[in-house]
Amino acid sequence: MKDCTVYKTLTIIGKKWTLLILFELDRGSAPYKRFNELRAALDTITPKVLVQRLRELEDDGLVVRRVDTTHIPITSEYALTESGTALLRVVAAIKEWGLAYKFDNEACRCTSCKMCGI
Amino acid sequence: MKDCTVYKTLTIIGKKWTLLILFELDRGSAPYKRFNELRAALDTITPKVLVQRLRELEDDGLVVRRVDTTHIPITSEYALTESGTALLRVVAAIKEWGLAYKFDNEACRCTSCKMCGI
DNA sequence: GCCGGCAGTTTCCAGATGGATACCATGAAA
DNA sequence: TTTCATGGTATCCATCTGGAAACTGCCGGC
Repeated sequence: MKDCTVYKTLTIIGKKWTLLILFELDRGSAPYKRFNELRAALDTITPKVLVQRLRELEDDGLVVRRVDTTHIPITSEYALTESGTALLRVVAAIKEWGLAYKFDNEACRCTSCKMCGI
Repeated sequence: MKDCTVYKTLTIIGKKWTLLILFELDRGSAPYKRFNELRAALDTITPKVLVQRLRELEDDGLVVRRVDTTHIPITSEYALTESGTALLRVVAAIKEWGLAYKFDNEACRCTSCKMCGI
């Protein structure tokens, strides 16, 4: 079962904060976001969990990290890959199911919801 | 965040055994499956977890339970609702993403994989 | 020489989760 | 009367997760 595509995918997106991080990276026009930028946007996330998720997403090819050493202080920047962008489109299908069959939550129909606004 | 459609949906399908139970209910032609039938098919699941998941799925409207009191011993039977069937179609989108971008696992392309064979 | 910002790291802790195992009530069959 | 099958319960326990809070190294500015 641990070799299963669906199982592995759910293991990725099912973890707390993962989708919120992906949405945050998708937001706005600038593709790259800095570590503390994400940290501030996600408000109550702890740096431990943020760095944990970012490393996992990097390992899974959903996010790329680049380090800017030309300016001081050195900054880390993160962006979605094509794979990560594609996953957000899949999440839209999940949302559609939820709205159609279960949670008729108006707050989630608009784009202001951090999690559903895709 | 706990009111979020995507979050709630992932909370449902992200739990261990949930999707396997849904797939098992979808398998074959008979819509209703008995408790011990599911238990045997899922092999290593414990009755505690199986009943836990079934109650959750019932509460979420993905599964219906009917009790047959006309025969002895009394049997409980479970079946997918329309909502549950629709969710399995969403899982297919997750699988497609996994196969396209990440896990090119041949075992998951065929229908023999319990988790991916939908 | 101290302070502050960046990007983390480290340690410890509490709660949730699932697994193992044993147990239970019912009623028919042997 | 014991045994069996069904559909669960009840208890205990190890593990896994994420949160809290403090700390680190680097360097530039004041």
